[in-house]
Amino acid sequence: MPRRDHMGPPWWHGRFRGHGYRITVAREAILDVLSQTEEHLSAEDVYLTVHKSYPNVGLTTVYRTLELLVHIGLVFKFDFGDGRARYELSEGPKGTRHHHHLVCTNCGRVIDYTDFIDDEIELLGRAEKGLSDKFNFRITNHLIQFYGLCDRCQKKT
Amino acid sequence: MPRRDHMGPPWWHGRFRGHGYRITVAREAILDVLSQTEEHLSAEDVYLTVHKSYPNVGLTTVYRTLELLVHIGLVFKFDFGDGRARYELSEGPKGTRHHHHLVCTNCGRVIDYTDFIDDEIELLGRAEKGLSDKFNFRITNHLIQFYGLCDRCQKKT
DNA sequence: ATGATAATGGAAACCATTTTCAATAGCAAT
DNA sequence: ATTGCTATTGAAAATGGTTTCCATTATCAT
Repeated sequence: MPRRDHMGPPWWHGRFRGHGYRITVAREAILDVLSQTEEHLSAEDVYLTVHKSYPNVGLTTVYRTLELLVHIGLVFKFDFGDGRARYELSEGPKGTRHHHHLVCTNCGRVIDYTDFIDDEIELLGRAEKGLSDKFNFRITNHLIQFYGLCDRCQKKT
Repeated sequence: MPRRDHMGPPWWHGRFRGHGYRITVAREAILDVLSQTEEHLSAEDVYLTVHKSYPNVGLTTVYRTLELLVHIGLVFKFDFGDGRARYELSEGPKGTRHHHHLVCTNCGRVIDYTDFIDDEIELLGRAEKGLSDKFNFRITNHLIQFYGLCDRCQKKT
C-alpha cells in the first residue's frame, strides 16, 4: 500500500524515468518498504514485508530491484558479516541522515551513529580529492564501519 | 616451504600458544603463504598456493584456519563485493604498512593506498574514543573503503 | 612413549544469490 | 482505448562460496 501523502507521483519516479526504467507495482512496493523503515533489511526481509501486501511479488524481483536501486544510487548495500547483504535507502524525501555503522562482532548487532560524521565527511572529502588526483580514480562512494563488542557482549565475557 | 630465515620459531607461534591453539603443518603453510604475498587472496587462492607444496592440505582446513586467524587478529577479512572473501595479514615481522582500499565497482580492481592514512588514523582514533564512550562499545577494528571507477574503466564509458 | 583431544580432509549439506525462460505488463505511438 | 515492442516478472533450477559431518590423524603436555 504505497502512500503518496496525497501529493502526486512519488519523488523517485523521475529518477527511474531518467534511467529508462519502468515503474512497476513491485518496484513501488519495494521502495515503499525501504522508505518506511529504519532497519537494515536483507533481501528476504524486504520480500517478506512486500509479500504481505503483494503476495505475487517474487523474491527474484526483490533481488533484481534492489540491485537496480543500488545501481542508480538510491540504495546502499552493506555487508555486516552475517552472510547476507543489507539494504538501506541512501536518501529520502525527508533527507535521511547520513550515518555509519558500529557492528558487534559477537552478536551481530548494528548501531547507527551520526556523531563525528562531520569530521569524517571533511576527512573523506580531502581523501577523496587526493585519491582521485593521485590514482585518477573517480570516487563515487565510501564505506566506514567500526567493529567491536557491544555493551551486552562485553559483560558476557 | 615455510621459511624461518634461520631464526628459531616463527614470530606468530607465541600468539598461537597464547590462545591454546596447536601449531600444525597446515597452519604454518597457510600463514607462510599470507606472509609471502602482497595480494588480497581468497580462500581458494590460499588453498591453491598451499596445495603446491602440501597437496594433502584441504580447502576446509584453509577456511577454518583463516577464520581462526581472523579471530585472533592476525588476519583481516575483506569483502570487495565479488562474492568471495579476501584475506590479508594484519601485521607481520616487517610490520606490514597499514593501508586501506580503493575498489573499482566496474572491474573489481583493488588499489591499496597509504596516503592520508595518518589523517585517517587520527580521525579514527577520535571517533573510536567518542563512540566507545557514548555507546559503551569496545571497538577493536575498523574498515574504510572507497568505491568508484578506476582510470581504465572511466575511459570505457 | 602415552593419552586426551584438537585438528584434519573429503564429501555432503547449506543457503544466499543468480540464471533460465516462457508469460506478462508498462508505456510510447497510434 | 488499442497496438506493438520490449522491459519486467516469477517459479524453478542452477550456482558457488562457505560450513557441517564424522571418522581418522596429529599435536603436545605429562
